[in-house]
Amino acid sequence: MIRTRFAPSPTGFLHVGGVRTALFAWLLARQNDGQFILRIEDTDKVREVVGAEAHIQASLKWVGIEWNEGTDIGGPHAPYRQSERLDLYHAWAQKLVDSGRAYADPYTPEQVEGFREEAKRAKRPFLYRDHRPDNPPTWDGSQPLRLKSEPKAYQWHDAVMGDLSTGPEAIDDFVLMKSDGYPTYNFCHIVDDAVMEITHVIRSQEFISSVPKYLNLYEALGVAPPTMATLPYVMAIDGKKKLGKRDGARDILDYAREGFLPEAMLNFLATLGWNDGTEQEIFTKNELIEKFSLDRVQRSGARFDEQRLQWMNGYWIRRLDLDDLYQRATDFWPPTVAEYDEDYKKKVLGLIQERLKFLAEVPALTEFFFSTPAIDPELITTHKQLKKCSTEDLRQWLQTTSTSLEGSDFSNDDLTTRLNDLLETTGQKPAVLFSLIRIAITQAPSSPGLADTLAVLGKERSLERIRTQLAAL
RNA sequence: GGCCUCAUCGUCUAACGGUUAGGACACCGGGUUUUCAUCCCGGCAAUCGGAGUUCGAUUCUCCGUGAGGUCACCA
Repeated sequence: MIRTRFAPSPTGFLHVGGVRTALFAWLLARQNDGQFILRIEDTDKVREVVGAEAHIQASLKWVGIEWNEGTDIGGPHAPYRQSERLDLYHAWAQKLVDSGRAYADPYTPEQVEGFREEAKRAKRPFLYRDHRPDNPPTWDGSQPLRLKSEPKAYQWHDAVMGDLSTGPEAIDDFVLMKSDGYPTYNFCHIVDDAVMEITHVIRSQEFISSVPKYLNLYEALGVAPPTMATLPYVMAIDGKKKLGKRDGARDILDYAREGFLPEAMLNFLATLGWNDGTEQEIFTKNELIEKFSLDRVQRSGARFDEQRLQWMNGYWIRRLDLDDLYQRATDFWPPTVAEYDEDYKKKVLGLIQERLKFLAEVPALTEFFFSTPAIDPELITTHKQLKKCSTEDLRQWLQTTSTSLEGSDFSNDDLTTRLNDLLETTGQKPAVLFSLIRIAITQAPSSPGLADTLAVLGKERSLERIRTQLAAL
């Protein structure tokens, strides 16, 4: 039975890097009919942000990651919030004290800081165990509790990175329990992973140099370590560093708000650092569950490329049927749509579906369907064909168009026929005549096809806009 | 500074030790009776450097170089 977990600290929002870590852990569990646990690591009360836990849950749910056990739904190992499990950590800590594998730290923070600076000056790595006290005081919970480490070389297998190894210098007496009574991450995640029977620990690269310390602790605890899987970083958009909130990493829910589809985000995140060995780029959720494997996860960092995300999102939008797209676009309409019915809005949406990269583009792309656009003379004066035409000609062509369209029933077929006939009547190329009509109708640099646009807009408004354009020439 | 990890087109990536080093995004060009987009066709573009092993290295080994991470009473 495979059990994986995602264990964020509630210190803010989740960005794509965090969600991808959760995704890979979730995929592994799902494909093996295992369980995925959401545990909240709230042991740093200073950095904790109110509402972050709910925000994290909403983020995971948005991309479609569901958990089998967690703070909101409970489970066999509840509670899943570490601040509610302090007794457990204390008991395990006491066991280490009793077995002589942990001791109270007698130094003040300032003294430890002094050691650290000393090491830095000497250009040596800081090792607390170089200052390990001979006769530490009895631990009463008010001092930090440290592991009495047993430095040695380690080699272990990482499901992504392969065989890894370090020397004894990577092992130190790290803090297990803080003086405020809370455990450190380094300690309590080990306890929880053991108690919660986690089989695969999947996390990002910054922890790789801590793994030897964890292995040392597992030994002291007499617990078999889980399978380790280290994911490469998601790199910042325009940098070589890992993606972080400082360099512009955005809340994953920002993408939801801009109208990115969860299917696209899931697809994008999964293929950022993983592929199935074929040339397939598009994966559904079920395909990912079926095909994902840790040994095909990339070892080097992958840059977060928003252009690729946009392309993928456009692809997924185009795949939606119109009713589905309509549902999803509900919150993205411009305010002027209130007076229009569902049927009309769906027609409009159908015309722009293939040009949408994300749903927040809907207002800009559909504005002229819902309100009368103001005349923009520059559309003609800067048009590469139209600017060469005389005003007299432009008026005449529009007048002819108007006359013809007055006889139309504004069905798509009839409009298409009439537009083609107008090319002959006026003796103009489509690039000239259609551009002119299109500008009169939309006052926009680009728009859906002309006949389609006219048909949706309807006779009355179309003719009105041609008259307005005529008057402005 | 010690330790650890990584290294293929601009970006995401593929390639039992044998391929004209493939695909996708982006970009450029062409086509689909206007524009934008879609779709189709085409183009540009990469194995960090040096040794070694081998008949043959993107692939294995070593040494460089570069990048990143870590060395918290943060996770």
